[in-house]
Order: sequence, then structure tokens, then C-alpha cells
Amino acid sequence: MVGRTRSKNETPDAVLRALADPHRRQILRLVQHGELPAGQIAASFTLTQQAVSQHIGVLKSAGLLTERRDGTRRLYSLRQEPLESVRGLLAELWPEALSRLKRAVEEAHPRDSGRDA
Amino acid sequence: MVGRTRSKNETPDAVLRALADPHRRQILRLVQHGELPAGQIAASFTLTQQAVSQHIGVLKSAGLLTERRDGTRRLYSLRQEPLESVRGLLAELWPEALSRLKRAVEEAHPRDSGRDA
DNA sequence: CACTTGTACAAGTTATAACTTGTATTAGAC
DNA sequence: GTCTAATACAAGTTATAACTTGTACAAGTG
Repeated sequence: MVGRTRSKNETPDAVLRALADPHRRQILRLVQHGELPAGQIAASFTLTQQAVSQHIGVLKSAGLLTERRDGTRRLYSLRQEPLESVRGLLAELWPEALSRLKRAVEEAHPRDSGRDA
Repeated sequence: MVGRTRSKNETPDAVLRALADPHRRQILRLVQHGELPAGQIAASFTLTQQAVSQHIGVLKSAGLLTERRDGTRRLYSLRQEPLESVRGLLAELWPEALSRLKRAVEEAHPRDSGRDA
């Protein structure tokens, strides 16, 4: 064990529950390619700032968001590690999907034999 | 569109919500390698029969269970198609995972170049 | 037919999650 | 130090989910 036990609640349970909400999935999409301040995330929704802040809290405690502070702002970005447990579940329940994914990757990157994440 | 619009609620939402419960994930594990009658599924839990029946209902309406009737019994088994939306989400948020999966497959089946599901 | 077995449906309760409004905290600008 | 901006925290409300007990239904058995 190296950096395990992240003090966060990265159980499959928490991760799946966090993902099982469309607002939260949208937040993850917003920050997947770079960090965004909470306010800008909140501005994407019709919800109140506080409601979005709470969604951010749920994602953060599932380990799916990284927080960086810059003055009064808080910048969030996607943290992918907890998705590992989702992948694990998928692999367990749908092993054939691995083959499908493999083909998809081969079609997308024909000569790339599998760089790591 | 071929067999789409399954009258079920296979939205990512419903699927992820169904998966976000440990009892329900356990049910899926029980039936992943072959059908089981509801009673036998229920017997695996300390919950009441009715509670398990309701979990089965949730899984069924997410499209994750197939039901077959045999006399008074109802036999359930895993239906994998809805997991596609989970895979889609994963691919969207964590594209590198595809590479990881690809390697995993290659290690598991060195000369199998990716049979379909 | 009455009886039993396997199961779902139905209604009620309690727990939990989503959201709202109000307020506190923290950092920077003047 | 006062003001403003960005954000979280806190408490309350309402919606939803999980579970319970009770009951109905459908299929097989004597």
C-alpha cells in the first residue's frame, strides 16, 4: 500500500452515488480539461450557488474533485483515481466490455500499444 | 436504431443509481453467471423478501435484470447492455482508462485480438 | 376444491438526499 | 480598518429512497 486510505470516501458506493446525479456529472465534465473556480461552475446551472457548492462537496468527498485555493477563489478539477472502482465494477459485471474497449482503443490509436494513465 | 427504446429506464441516471447500492450490486453478482429465482436471491440477505423484491424491481427498471417465469418462480439474470452507459461515462471522464483496460486484456488473453461481447 | 409456495404489490414509516434562504469566513482593494 | 467578492457552512423544508408489515395473486399439490 502506497498512498491509499485517502481520508476521503472513495468507496464504490460513494463514487457511484456521486455519479448518479446529472448535475454532478455535468460538473465533472466542466472541470475535466482544466480547473475552474466554483463560481464559474455555479454559473452554469440554474441552481443557487449554495446548491452547486453542495454538489461540489459531494464530489470532493467521493474523491472526484481536487481543490486548489487561489486567493478567495477555489479552483476545482477532476480527479480520476476514484473512477477506478467504477472500472472495477464494470470489469466484474461485464468482462466482455474489455474486449470492446480494446478494439475501440486500437481503432483510435492504431500504433499506440497502451500508454498508462 | 434497432432495438432501442426498451420501454425501460436505461438512462445513465437510472443505471448509476441502481448500481449505487451495495445490496443491488450484490444481487447483480449473484446472477451474473446464470439465472437465480427471486427467493434464492432474497435468501442471501438479511433483508425481508419484500425489500429484496423491491431492489430487484429497481434493477429491472434500470434494465439490468432479465426476468423469466417458470411456474410460480421468477428467474433473474444479469443484462449487461445498460452497463454500456457506464462505460460511456467512464470513457468520457477517464479516456486513459481505455489504455489500461487494453493492457489488462492483452495480459489476460495474449493472442486474442478482441472478440465482441 | 382447499392448501401451500413463490413472489409481487401496497401502504406506511423512517432515513437520506436535494434544495432553499440566511449567515459566516476569508482574501483582496481602497 | 471598511468594503466587496468568492465561497463555504448551517439550518430548515421537501422530495425521494429504503425498508417494514400486511396482503394479493398465480401456479402447483392433495
